[in-house]
Amino acid sequence: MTKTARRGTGPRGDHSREEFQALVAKAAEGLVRKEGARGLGMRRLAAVIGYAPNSIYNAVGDLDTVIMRVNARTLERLHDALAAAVSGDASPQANAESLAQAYLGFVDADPQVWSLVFEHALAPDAAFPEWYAEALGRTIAIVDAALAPLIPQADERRQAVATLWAGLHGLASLSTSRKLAVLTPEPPGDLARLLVRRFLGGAAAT
Amino acid sequence: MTKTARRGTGPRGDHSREEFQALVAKAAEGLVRKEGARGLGMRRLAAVIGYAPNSIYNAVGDLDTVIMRVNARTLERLHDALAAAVSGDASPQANAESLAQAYLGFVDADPQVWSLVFEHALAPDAAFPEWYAEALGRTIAIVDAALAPLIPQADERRQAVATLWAGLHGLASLSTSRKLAVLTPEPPGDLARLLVRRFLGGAAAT
DNA sequence: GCATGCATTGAACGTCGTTTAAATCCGTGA
DNA sequence: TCACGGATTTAAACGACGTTCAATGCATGC
Repeated sequence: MTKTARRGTGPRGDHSREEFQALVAKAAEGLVRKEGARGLGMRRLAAVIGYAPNSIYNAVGDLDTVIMRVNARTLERLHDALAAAVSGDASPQANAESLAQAYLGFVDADPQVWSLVFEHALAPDAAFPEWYAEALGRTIAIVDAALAPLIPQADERRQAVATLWAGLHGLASLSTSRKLAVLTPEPPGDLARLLVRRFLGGAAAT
Repeated sequence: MTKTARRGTGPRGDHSREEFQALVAKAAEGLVRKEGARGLGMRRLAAVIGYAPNSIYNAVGDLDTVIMRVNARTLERLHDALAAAVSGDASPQANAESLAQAYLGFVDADPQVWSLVFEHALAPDAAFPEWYAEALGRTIAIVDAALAPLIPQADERRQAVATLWAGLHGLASLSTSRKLAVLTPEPPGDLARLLVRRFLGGAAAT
């Protein structure tokens, strides 16, 4: 069988470019979920979806780009989880606590994929991706809206939201890396409630 | 020239094993400081100190172990920085704010090396290193002592310290990964002050 | 003087991310 | 109808990486 090898059969299947990108992102996400960030590699990923590595380079980009796509998906899913946690009827404080619990519940349900968001450091010379900032902003906007009745001034509210967000991020980060359990036996949800209550307790501050 | 190559010349120089370990850790730290975590590799590190890679394996261990050594050094340095920030004469609130500023100042002065501490995820099956938990605990103890006059009950204080620590960690983490600047233009130190003031404002809480 | 242990080395092994060049298909315009 | 250009895919090559292996010589104890 010295037949010429099958190479370059043109577009395989009937998927569009965006469908292929989604396929790559979902496969990469599953790989991280099952084996952690170290299990995500270009060749592994290509093997999982049944394509050659260069097809991923062609449709998506290098491994950093793939990781950013997965992270964008994660932010989208977090956005949906947070959006489902707020209620127009509840008080701002109750909504804030509910958001915190939803956040930590999301992290607890998918710690490996979530960890990828902050474990991955993008190259310092590379510009911060526009769509990434937007996805982050859309998620933050939910928190901002929930706190609007409590802190009417936009500047002050933006600072409070950023600080609270960072606090939740810290709790989630230390929790997934097992550094929080070293400090205290309470689950991160309890500490998040403590954080929100104390932070929002005296609402008016400089 | 078919002379036998120079191989295995025995202990080179007059350094002890621990001195060599320190040499490796310092070189690795410098490499991370200059080029980030991605710049730290076994072969690069060996080339920097002028040895073959296997000498590092012999004296220290694999790359994960080297990274943990660097992180231990970082925690020690952070401990010293925090210890210098508290004053027996100042109020607990003032000490807490001073600690927060010292923490963020430390991170800002050495972001790449500090980032290595939380960017590096240890293998999930590996046990949490004893000495690592101890180094973390020793650093946390400074915060705990500073807050002791404000929150006398130990359990409640432990929770508060862990939550505040996580909040600072979150601010520093988002700041070094440029995700905080997307949310708000204030420097992380301002948000840390906001966090500490709001969190410690109403000291008695459940 | 000799054997044993240890630090050290170059080379090898397998894997990785990425690039290159070739091969094939598809849409389009003449 | 057919040629052609672009898009898609593939295998192979490239360089670098972490790690291991086998060899080698120095230092030390007997």
